[in-house]
Amino acid sequence: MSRSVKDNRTVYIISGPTAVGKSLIAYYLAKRIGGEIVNCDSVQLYRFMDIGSAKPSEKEMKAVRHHLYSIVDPSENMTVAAYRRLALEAIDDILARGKTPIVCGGTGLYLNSILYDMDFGATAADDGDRRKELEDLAEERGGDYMHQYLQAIDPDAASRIHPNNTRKVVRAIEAYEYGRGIRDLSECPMNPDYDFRFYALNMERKWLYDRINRRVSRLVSDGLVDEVNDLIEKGYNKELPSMKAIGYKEVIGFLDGDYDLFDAKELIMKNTRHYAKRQITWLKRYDFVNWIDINKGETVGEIVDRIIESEDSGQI
RNA sequence: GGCGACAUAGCCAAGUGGUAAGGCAAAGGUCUGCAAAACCUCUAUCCCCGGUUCAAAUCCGGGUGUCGCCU
Repeated sequence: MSRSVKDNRTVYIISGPTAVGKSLIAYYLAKRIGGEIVNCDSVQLYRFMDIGSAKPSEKEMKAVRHHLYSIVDPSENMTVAAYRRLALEAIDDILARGKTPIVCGGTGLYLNSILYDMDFGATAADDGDRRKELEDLAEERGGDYMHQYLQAIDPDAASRIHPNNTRKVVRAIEAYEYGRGIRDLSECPMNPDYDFRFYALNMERKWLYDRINRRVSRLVSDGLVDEVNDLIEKGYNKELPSMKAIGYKEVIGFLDGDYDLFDAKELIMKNTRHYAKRQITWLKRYDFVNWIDINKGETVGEIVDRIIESEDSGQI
């Protein structure tokens, strides 16, 4: 079944390391092409976590429709499968209304779930009891033991997972017991439902790190500590995945008296830099991504121009 | 000016005769249900010159530098 020429299925993806300016560029792109933004950031998904995750401003949210921001409670355990469902729903909704979806964010795994036709139905969902059991077993017998066990039941998965990576070993065992073990992404086809225009923003490393450092200082002066305090008072504890986000875990450490605010800031900066590096590494694996190297002094308008003008080469 | 201590990677630091631990940072990487997570790889010839020795970062002499104390 071929789609008609008129049937527009274009989906923009604006990704890149944290603090390059994804949100702003996606916003201006949306204004230019009549688009709506779909969040692809694992932390901006959470409610009450606005400052630390650097969500777009109220004003921007009002001027352009933003989807999947502040939609989950911090006590919830998000998963890729759930994200995929929500994201695809939002994208289809936008397309149905004749608008252009602009996926914006830097959570690589979530990006994968949109880009590829991943079938999460075939592997075990997050089964709390069994997972706890396996985690306890790992605690007791050690990571190597678990890896050997995985080696015995699913040697293919075992060969791809480092023995020290207990978290992943446990997940692989879980998935195997459910039926179909963890697959390699290379076995997964691209999502055929959309015409992706995939852009990764980047800039000189030194400059990016500078921006990160400045951003962290700003988040703190904008009230990050109060935000974290409120979360704690609401009853969200530091064991929750949401509270392990960068900016939050470090402030919690400060509130617990583990170190002073200056050290907390330094820690946040360092962890954010590490994160940005991992994001860049992740994006490098896509050979179909269009890298947009931002030059110093370039305006947002000029960057958006470059994205729009790359129409021809932009398609995957 | 005198006395003493120290001098090992970008930073912290072990090693006191047999040919450079470790940590942090930086850099690179992995990735199908916690992903702002979890995990992996990786960086030196030991301040300079001379001596002793089969062998010196390690011992001796000189130089330079840093720190501390004293006058």
